[in-house]
Amino acid sequence: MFIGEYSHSIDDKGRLAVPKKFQEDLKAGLVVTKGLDNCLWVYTYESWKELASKLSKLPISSNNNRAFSRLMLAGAMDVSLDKQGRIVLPDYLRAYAHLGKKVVITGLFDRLEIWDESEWQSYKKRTESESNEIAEQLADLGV
Amino acid sequence: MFIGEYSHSIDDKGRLAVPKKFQEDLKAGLVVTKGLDNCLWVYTYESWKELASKLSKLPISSNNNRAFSRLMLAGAMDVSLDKQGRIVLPDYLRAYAHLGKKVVITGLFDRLEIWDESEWQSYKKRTESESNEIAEQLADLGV
DNA sequence: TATGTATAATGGTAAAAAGTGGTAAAAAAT
DNA sequence: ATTTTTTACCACTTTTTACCATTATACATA
Repeated sequence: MFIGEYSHSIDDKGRLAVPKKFQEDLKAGLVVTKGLDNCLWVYTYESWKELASKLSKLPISSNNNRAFSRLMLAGAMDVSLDKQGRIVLPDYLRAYAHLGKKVVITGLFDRLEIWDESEWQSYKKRTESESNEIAEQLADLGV
Repeated sequence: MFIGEYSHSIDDKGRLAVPKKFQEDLKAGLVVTKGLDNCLWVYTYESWKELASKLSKLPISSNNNRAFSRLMLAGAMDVSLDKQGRIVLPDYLRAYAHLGKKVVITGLFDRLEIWDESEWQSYKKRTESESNEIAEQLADLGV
């Protein structure tokens, strides 16, 4: 289970250290892809296969389905941890998420997200102010 | 079962001693999350996992679901007691709850809350004076 | 109220994690 | 086949975190 928020930085060679707590679950391989809200999504190789299979079963007739599938599937890249627990992100993914040097890695149960630090801060500010309303919706779900 | 109200302090290294009475139930691991009313909520690792698993199953396609998951999952942090029964709170959680040096830890049956001391005092003053009205409303719930 | 005991707070030190840079091997381009 | 570029590895520095020992405080009991 991935949870929490970690501030790390991308060095001059494009390397990003994965938080130590997450490395164990990712060392069998991981997939990075374009996520929603201008961040990157990171899945274990295993959970990626599940997700991709779901996407591939969506009716191909819908514009939305095709667009979303292309975003997630074509945008994906499989990477692996080096011996120091780091990954290298391809340029097109860094560009997609506007990643500068400082990034935030977040854990969302079965995936990670990689955010440019300033984008994460502003997203967080926006949603925290709405947290009470959001929480009420959750109450309806019985959580 | 967690019960009572304790005043503790966060030292210069960001450490917070957990009340001795609570340590036994928490030594298998605990999760600190952003609570409502500007305090932090603390659950045992096990009980948190159930909640988190529900959240992770919400459709990722909805803006609200993503926002909520990020608040609750990325906003959480799994920590463990050190050999002296203390925890270290990450900066983003201390900032969220405006925690200064003096904090109050309260037990609420299945969770703890961590409050900045002065916020706790003013919250308490406010709600104690309104307690009768609040109780009236609860009556409707069969309490 | 005094005294012993358990719990909290403090601070120095060692270990681990993250960040940095050089170099060799592999891949790609000419 | 040779050069250039990219990638992975290794060694090192800095920063953060965990551990241990000690001191202070609160609490309970006599």
